[in-house]
Amino acid sequence: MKAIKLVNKTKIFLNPQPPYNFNANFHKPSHFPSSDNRWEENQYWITMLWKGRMLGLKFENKGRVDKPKIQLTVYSKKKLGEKYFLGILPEIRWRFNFDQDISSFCGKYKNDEFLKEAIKKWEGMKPIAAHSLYGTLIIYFVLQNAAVRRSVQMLENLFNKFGKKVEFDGKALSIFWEPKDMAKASEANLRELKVGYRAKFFKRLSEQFTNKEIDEFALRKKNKEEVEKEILNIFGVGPASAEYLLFEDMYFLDALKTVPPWEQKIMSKLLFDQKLVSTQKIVNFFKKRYGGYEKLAFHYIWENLFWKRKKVHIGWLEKEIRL
DNA sequence: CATCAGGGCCCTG
DNA sequence: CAGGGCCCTGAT
Repeated sequence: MKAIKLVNKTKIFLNPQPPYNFNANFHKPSHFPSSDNRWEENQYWITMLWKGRMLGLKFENKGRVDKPKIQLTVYSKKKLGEKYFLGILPEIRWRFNFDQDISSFCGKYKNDEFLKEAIKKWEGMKPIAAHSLYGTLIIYFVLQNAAVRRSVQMLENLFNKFGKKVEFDGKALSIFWEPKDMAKASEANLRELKVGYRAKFFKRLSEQFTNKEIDEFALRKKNKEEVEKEILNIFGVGPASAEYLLFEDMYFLDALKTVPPWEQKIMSKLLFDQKLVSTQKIVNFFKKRYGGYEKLAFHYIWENLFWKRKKVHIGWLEKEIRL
């Protein structure tokens, strides 16, 4: 596939709400890699489809956790009008969670036995959506019932068939497709991409977005219970995907009701030094100790572990990660 | 070689 | 509310 060159640049400085941890927010080491984005220390690139135009975003860290400053460069094929450019900024602030204030969490738990190390290293880490709701749901679907390698393969197959490649700042990255492009495809076409039973999910999801049955922006204004109810109505979204979505993409810091099996094993070891503790006990631990921030606390412990894994070999952990 | 359980979800009874 | 079926893959 030939890459489309995005040569026009528009730059701006942005100031997220402190504390904001650039590297811990633009890179989540527990997530599987996707060819639509790339992280390097203090730099991040991602593609974005916005109002019919393909964009390349580059973020550069020019500040500190307590005084965050980010230089954003938006790459496009043609020069961007001022109105269009100003219009994407609120969306970018949302997708990278610039405005949520978690200072009280970091302050309150900086000496907590289970969190102090993570807060010391990653203060200002927050949930980050990074993608549109549509893109996020596609990613959650490939995550279901699959080990990492297969999830990666499914997503790349989808990018190759429905997406495009764009090139900017020396990087060639995939870019998501419009829902209508996928809605047109047949279920058999989708199945060729080795996505299995998910083919039906992709098709129905794309149709729902094309028909504007799902309104991401209206959803963001609703409370947790309303959001949960609505997303559970989406074909292909069940309790597991819904819970990830509530935290990672809708930023409800207390969205913790269940723990998937592999996370259960890892948390059992980390918190209780036992082989397997009931999910209920794990959930209760977080609720009691970090009420209101139970999922954020989980996130700090979780990502801290995966940051460590990048540097040192953790034998017991490797066994629990299905690559 | 076969069987099975996954980083679930839908549908049926 | 329990349980079968579903795509694929790697483990046994």
